[in-house]
Amino acid sequence: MATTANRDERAADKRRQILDAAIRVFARQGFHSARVSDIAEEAGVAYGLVYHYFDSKDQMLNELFTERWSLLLDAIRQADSQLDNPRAKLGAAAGFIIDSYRHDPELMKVIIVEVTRAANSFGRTHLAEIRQAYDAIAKIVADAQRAGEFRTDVSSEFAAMLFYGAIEQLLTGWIFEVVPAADEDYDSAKALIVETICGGLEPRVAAELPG
Amino acid sequence: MATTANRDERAADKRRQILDAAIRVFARQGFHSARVSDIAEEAGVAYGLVYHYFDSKDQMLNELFTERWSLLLDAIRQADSQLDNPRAKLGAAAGFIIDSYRHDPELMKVIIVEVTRAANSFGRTHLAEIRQAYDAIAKIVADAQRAGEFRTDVSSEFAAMLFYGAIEQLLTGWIFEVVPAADEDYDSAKALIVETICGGLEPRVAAELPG
DNA sequence: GTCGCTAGATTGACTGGTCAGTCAGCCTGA
DNA sequence: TCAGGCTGACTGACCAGTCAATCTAGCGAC
Repeated sequence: MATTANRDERAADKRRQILDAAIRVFARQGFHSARVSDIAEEAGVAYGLVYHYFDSKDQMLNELFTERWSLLLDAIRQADSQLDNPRAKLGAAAGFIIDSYRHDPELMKVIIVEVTRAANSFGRTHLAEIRQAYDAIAKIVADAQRAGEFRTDVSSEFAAMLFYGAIEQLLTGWIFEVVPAADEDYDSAKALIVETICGGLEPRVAAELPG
Repeated sequence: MATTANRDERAADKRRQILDAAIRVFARQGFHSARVSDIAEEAGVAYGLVYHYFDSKDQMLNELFTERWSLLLDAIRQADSQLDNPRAKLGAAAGFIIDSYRHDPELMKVIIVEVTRAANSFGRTHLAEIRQAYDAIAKIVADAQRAGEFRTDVSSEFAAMLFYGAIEQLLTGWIFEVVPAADEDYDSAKALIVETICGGLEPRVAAELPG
């Protein structure tokens, strides 16, 4: 049963092991102050081996980001195609992001802090991918506008910005413990974020305010 | 009329000149890849003079941030105390931030990209100051909730996060040209951001949706 | 089964480039 | 005359990435 495939498999494991160590180190120290030697140590592996599996420190972060972000894009697009009203679609999108954080906070911290919010470094590199998420959200909004379910005086791109920005800020708040992050907070956040943003996007029914 | 004060004044000018050059260089290259020599060159000043006026490269960014952020905090608090309904208050806050960007895009780019969004570096250093902005917004929301003008099932801190996050994302979109930024966009953004977020925060008047 | 043989895995000392920050001394205006 | 503005060459620390050497697991030969 021992074959070359065996060797490949062990090699793939080592690669994963290094990548997982990188997640932990990047999450703990930030990409910039993470030394490659820290990653090697965290992975229990010699310094040079990191460069056997990866071309550079950057490549590791790029790979971590792209791997996860493509799941996110799939999730949004699937929500768009399989659900039938904008609230459910946006709720599924927000829910996926929030669940990603709940289940894998270190990876999501790295992705948000080091890529998505790092507009001058990796954010630039991955701008096209990040934009695809905005676009997918904007498409949901635009369709809802066409169906008369959302007001049309807010451009769909603008609405997508607000929606995505609100979610990202919320995760950032959790990551840096500015805002409480217990199990019940995640669930209520999912509901309230959709409620609030969609509430603002749906046609107003002229509720006169006091004053 | 020429006295020691004259000298002090010239010195203060030089200091400003260096700080202004730093804004331009940080905006153009980002803090990390901005070398102190770039700043000196941009300011038309010898390398060493930068260290005559500033302790470190970090100090320059800290000073730029704090100088502007305190204006922002004042503006939010003033809006809170001088206006009488939450829409106007939040509108003034959003308006101030948007106008800051309109009038001084380079400085605002630096503040947002290098501090506010840079959660692992300067964002950490200034977390307390940034938090004060969230808190000031949350206070506006909390007061409105107490007055029955905003729904109470969304916590005020949560709402503040959404509101601030939406604005910051919008500015980020402008900064990186993901979203159009012409004069009319600034004005409509002010109105729509308040309209959308407040719309979501005001009590719903049970508008039944189709489907 | 066991014995070399080889490709690929693994090691870690070393190098090269980059800059922030220092410092010894010059210049100038009061 | 001299305080303090101003100069720019220099240093020391840091670290990503290289590389030559070593190890090991699988493979065929016998």
